[in-house]
Amino acid sequence: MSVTLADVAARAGVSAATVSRVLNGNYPVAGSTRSRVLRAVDELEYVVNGPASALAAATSDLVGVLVNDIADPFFGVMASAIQSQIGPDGDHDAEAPHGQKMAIICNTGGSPERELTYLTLLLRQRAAAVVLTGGTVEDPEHLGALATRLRRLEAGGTRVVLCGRQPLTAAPDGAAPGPEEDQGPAPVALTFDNFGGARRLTGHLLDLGHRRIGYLAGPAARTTTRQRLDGHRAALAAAGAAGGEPGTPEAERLTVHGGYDRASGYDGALELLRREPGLTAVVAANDTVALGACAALRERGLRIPGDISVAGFDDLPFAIDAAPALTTVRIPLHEAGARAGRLALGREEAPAGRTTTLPADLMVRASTAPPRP
Amino acid sequence: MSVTLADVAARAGVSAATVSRVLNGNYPVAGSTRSRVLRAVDELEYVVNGPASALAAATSDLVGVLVNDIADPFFGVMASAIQSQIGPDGDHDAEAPHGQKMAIICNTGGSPERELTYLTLLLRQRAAAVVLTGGTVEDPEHLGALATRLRRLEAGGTRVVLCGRQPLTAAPDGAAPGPEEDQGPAPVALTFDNFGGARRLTGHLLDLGHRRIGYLAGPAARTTTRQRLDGHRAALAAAGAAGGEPGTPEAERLTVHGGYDRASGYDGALELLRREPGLTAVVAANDTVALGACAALRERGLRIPGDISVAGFDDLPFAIDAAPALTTVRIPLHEAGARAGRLALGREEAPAGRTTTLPADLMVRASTAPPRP
DNA sequence: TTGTACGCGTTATCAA
DNA sequence: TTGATAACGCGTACAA
Repeated sequence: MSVTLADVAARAGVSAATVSRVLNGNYPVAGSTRSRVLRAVDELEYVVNGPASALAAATSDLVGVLVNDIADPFFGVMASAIQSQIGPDGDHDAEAPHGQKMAIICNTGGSPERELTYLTLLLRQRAAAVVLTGGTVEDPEHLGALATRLRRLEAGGTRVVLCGRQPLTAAPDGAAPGPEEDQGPAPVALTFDNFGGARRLTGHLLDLGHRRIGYLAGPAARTTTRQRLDGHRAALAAAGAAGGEPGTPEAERLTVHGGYDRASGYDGALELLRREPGLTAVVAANDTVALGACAALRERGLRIPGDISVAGFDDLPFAIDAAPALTTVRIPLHEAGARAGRLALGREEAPAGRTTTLPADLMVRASTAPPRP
Repeated sequence: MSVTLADVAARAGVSAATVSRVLNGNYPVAGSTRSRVLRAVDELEYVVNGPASALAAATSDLVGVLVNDIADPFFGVMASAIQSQIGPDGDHDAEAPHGQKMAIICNTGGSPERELTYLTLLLRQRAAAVVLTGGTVEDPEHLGALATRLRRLEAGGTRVVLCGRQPLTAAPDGAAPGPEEDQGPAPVALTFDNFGGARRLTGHLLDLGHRRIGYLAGPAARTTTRQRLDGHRAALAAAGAAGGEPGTPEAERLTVHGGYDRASGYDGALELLRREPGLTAVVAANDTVALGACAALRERGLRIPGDISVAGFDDLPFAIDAAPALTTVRIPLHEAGARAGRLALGREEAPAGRTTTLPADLMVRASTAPPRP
């Protein structure tokens, strides 16, 4: 049905092996035969059969990217950055016909099962690399299953990169997940300083004079959620403010868990207000939640930041255009994605210790101000 | 290195062919052997070799999705919806081990060359389907090359779906693009009523009493840009307002072309103000551009909508949280993506005429109001 | 520098 | 209902 290597070889008067060598550029080929082959390729409009070459070479041109939801700009920006490094015109030499990788984007919806399912699917595709983005569930059982899958992928030659996620060995209970077999080197990880960023953000509110601060946390038992919440409480504890001691009724009362979506922010803000009418500030798990909270507070007749301050996290593109411009913490999503992409291709050296933490910078804007006297 | 079909067959005491049949479920297999095979699969942790089966079956489990930029929520939302239909747990029967498709997301950056490059790459992968999202350049040469590539994909059994894009035969000059060969059926297309939406939006401003309305258009020569601009001007012309006649100096003066990004909105708004200080309203090509415009206008000391009205297009999630909430036109991005995904899998019947136009509804919010008397 | 020959792991055809 | 067996198209030792 379609043109094959053999057809090109016949047309160019060489063997199929030679055509393959020209196309892959891995072996020396005489200049004259090379151009003859390329002309034949052009004339026949030959297109390599990806599956066939993947089968023979035991590796494909596909890079898996796991995200919670590609519609969420947090992941969209990272995925875009990853893609910019692995796809055509990443910034390699122009028109190299070989080594054009493509990204398979996998929406896990934050579900551990789906995460595992997708990793199996990527194993099946003999993916060249896999990038796991964002935080994950802290369930030891899941972490164990995850580690097993990743080890298997790496055993098959798939590079694994964690982008915005802790290395698997850093389980909350300090124990290495999974059985204590020889696990080889841990996957390289790029993490965000969620703890530090959250601590500085809440510190900023404390500096402004706030003392009754509500927190809209993300889904419980997820790394990102916990790190941000821990940072928040560390700042409170250091200042001796309410809610700084985990486990105390006061801490529980000022914390509402929800999703990372706008509706959770809306509902959560109302709940916080019900629990503590004297609230002067609300810190949200991310920008999207913060905007939902703003909407709820405004509907309650509260002005931001006049009556109540609100802060987000991530500094997504829309944060600056919110009403008022959102005080938040900037995460280098693009840089992280780009580095993850290069690491996935082996085009960048893994950092010492195989883990790097990227900074999280406080962005003070207009949604925070001193509390009313 | 890894477990193969033959290994499973040996363990289960059957032939490789039988194992294949069990796994694909296409042929009748006795219940007892079936369970024996499945047990062997489990025990050996067998994972199908995707490339091998793609080679043998001459089609892969991959679906290509072309987007301008996955970091832009316009495309992120569509991609997410497409993905929800083709990936695991789309909404098929749970745990079907076969037919798990995966999406390859291709960032074209709006570049025609990259679009073609990616289509070639997808041809190489023997993709099961390809979804092209968003508008495209209206250059006849590009359209011709595009049509050729798509025809070739379809000839190879790849389903092609256009999502948010006109069918290729509807070239602006009315001529069918490409040579007049037998082109088979045109790809199925889902389009947005950009023209009608834009007409209603500008009509809304006219109804409010605005007469000097500036327009921040997207990149020239792109379908989406032109349709929205045409709709805008049609409304103006119908009302006898300034700038309604294309080609007139007045129309040119009140239109600024830029990108679909925030910076273009910022710069464009300032330029419009320079050209026409008496402006009472600005209509932007999309929500992102509108937010950039808002920022610029506010910095100029203008209040929205008190001093000047601003409107966007698309109704992306953040539009409602803008300052003030943005009047815009809602495009059913999610629905379009979901339908495109089902069409790509052949799980939904193609519409009569192979093209459907989805509605674009006016969303009046707080960023538009009557002009100052 | 080039050609030969075999293997990669599945699917599909044809018998049984 | 199941089993041989021949493709599928390319990469790569090995030989020349």
